[in-house]
Amino acid sequence: MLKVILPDGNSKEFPSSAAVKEVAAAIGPRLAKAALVAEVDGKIVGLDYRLPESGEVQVKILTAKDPAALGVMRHSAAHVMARAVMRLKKGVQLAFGPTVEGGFYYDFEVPEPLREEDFPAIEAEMQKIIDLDEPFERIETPRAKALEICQGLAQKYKVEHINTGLADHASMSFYRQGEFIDLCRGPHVLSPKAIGAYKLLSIAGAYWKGDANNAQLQRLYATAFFTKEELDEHLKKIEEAKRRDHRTLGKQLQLFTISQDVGPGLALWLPKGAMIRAQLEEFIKAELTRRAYLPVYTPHIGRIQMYQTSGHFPYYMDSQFPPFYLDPLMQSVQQLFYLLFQEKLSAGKFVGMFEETLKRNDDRLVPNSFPGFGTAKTDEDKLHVIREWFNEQEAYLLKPMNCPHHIQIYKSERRSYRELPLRLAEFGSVYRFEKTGQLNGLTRVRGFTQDDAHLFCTDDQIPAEFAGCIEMTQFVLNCLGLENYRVRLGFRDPASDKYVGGADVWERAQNSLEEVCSRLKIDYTPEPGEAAFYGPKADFVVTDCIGREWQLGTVQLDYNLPARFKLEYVGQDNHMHQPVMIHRAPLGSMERFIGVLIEHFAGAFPLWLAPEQVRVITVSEKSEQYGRDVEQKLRAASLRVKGDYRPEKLGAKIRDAQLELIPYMFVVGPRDAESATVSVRDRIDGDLGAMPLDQAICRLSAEIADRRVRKTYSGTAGLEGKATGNEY
RNA sequence: GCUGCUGUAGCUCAGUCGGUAGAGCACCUCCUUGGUAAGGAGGAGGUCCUGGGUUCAAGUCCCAGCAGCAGCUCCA
Repeated sequence: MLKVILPDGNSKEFPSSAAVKEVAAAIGPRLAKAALVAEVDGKIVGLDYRLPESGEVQVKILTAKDPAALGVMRHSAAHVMARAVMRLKKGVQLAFGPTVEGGFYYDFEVPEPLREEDFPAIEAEMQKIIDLDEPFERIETPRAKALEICQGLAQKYKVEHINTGLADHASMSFYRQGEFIDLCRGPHVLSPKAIGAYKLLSIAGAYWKGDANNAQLQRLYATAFFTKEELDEHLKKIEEAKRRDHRTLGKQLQLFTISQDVGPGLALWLPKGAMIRAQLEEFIKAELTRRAYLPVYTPHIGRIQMYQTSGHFPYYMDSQFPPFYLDPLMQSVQQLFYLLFQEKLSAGKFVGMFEETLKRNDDRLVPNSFPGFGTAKTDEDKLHVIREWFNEQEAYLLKPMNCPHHIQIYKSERRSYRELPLRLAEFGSVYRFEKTGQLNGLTRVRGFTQDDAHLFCTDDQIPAEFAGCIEMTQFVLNCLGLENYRVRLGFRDPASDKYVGGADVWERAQNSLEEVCSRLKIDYTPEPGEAAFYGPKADFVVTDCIGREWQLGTVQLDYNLPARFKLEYVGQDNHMHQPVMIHRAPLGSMERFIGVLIEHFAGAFPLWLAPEQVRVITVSEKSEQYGRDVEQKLRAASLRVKGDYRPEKLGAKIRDAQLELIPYMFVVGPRDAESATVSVRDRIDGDLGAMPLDQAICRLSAEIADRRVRKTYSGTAGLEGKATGNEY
């Protein structure tokens, strides 16, 4: 006999090895009907799962109301989709087909690539399979048998997975449905009828096991829900995200543009977008002053040797704009080094080609005798000599980071402990050669400006300074209505060799970070392997108002660059000490941050950020003069204002302003001219009625001074339709 | 960088079987002078992404490149 404990604390007796569905049936016929999967001692299992022979076991029957059941059903839907594809296409190799947030996918290798035109046929085939109502049947097999089955099915990825990923599994399971059988841990729903509504979403490439060196597969994304209504709601959410797309809104609202003539990934700020950015920068600058940061300015390029020292150049060789050498000859030599770096040249071949290159350009050279070789005999020795010589050549790099420049400012004089912490701040523009496939609107660009600062402090000051940076980031995010965030603590992966600096130093840095975060009661998750190469970091991951996560601000602790650049200060003891550096950027980059803000606000910026704050709208041309007077007074009160004096009807002008997401409209007609009033129309609340102009100005000024973030207007910028309500 | 898709007016898009380029919005001019989400008429606007090829003829078919989109991989 077996004792089953139910979630309400009651228990029931069952015969040995009873199936979970018998438990559901015993509780009640309605539950038995609604049951999809179960949780047995905290583990999600299918309804055909056999309970133990005896003892006590916790069982919870899950229905469509439980999120875990949705995941299981989606995974079953993935099997149905794979089965449908195999029925329609020949020679399909199955890879993995897991559930993901919002749906599921299945990776295939198909001789003839799948296209979106195939979606209707696949969906129709899925429906046929669902209508067949064949159960998902679990088959447990020992490893040898499993291998045999997959080999029999000629499923090479499954075979590989059994031999590698499942190498330590003595037995494994398959799920069979009709003619379709797939290696799968499960569980599944019993009947495909549970798949109420589904839709194929997109098709994309994906590497086998996520490794770019492996074969590229086709990934079919889809989603499924228990009901059609839930699916429709989900599709509406996807539409909503599309509507907020900062690339679309940026174009419609004339915030930024990217010109092919300037180059991919190089954003141009249009006047309206530049205004938003300027306001944000003013805001940050005021905070910097309040927090005793010192503004500095540094150039956009720097000597390559500096980035050799910092480690950025060698470490990020592939994602930088190539360095420029003053001597054109060096471009060729640099190419050789690049090939060497990629291990496409041996040392000997490199030395030979190097001499050839020099000979062609320098008649002082006699064949095979680079004057610098001196006593160097072996290729390795010669390579070393060439490398040293090459590294001394004058070359510049577009700066990929601001820190080396700020370090030079630190080093411009002898520092005393009395000067620390020294906080150097700059809106620093940096350039990184992101690969074409990574570029995306403002959120991934090749040139961007960080709201950067570097804090140089003593060991003792770390906790306070680090906490100060965290606090400032929180303050800034909260001011912008981005109150929903978590912190990701990026730690070093002890198994990897990509990091610089010793284990003890890392240990110390990571501990300080974690201590401060727990002291500030921050919601953080440590993530090994996510550190920068020079130190651990705290990244702010912000959730926007429709639930998407964005990585924005960052605070990073760094013991390594101070060592590499031999930074020092005179301590109280009159001895030299090494400072610690903190890199931090509360917004991250202006480009990315504003891109995210556009999506968060759906283009409807709070008054203090709005590029145009007020539009003066005349009822007819008769009131143009009064309208111009009002416009002047608003401008005198430092409001950003534009007058609309077109010979259009009032409704049309309001509609235009509304679609441009202007926060306030001041409607003026003969009545207003007579009484020195304006009729205020709010973007969100509509007509507020007439009020004296001075009063209207006060109202707006107060909203600006508070940097008030009001509920986002859910209107559609440039799209048809009237606003239906407010959000979040 | 890889896989797939896309590229036509300022914007959003249509363009059939290969036969001299189309709509709506925006823009300009005129009429209308009005009180809270589209008044009317007319006009102007094109390197059909670029370069090759096939063809009597290419926006349309083929090849290459560039750019964008989705995803993968990467992200100091």
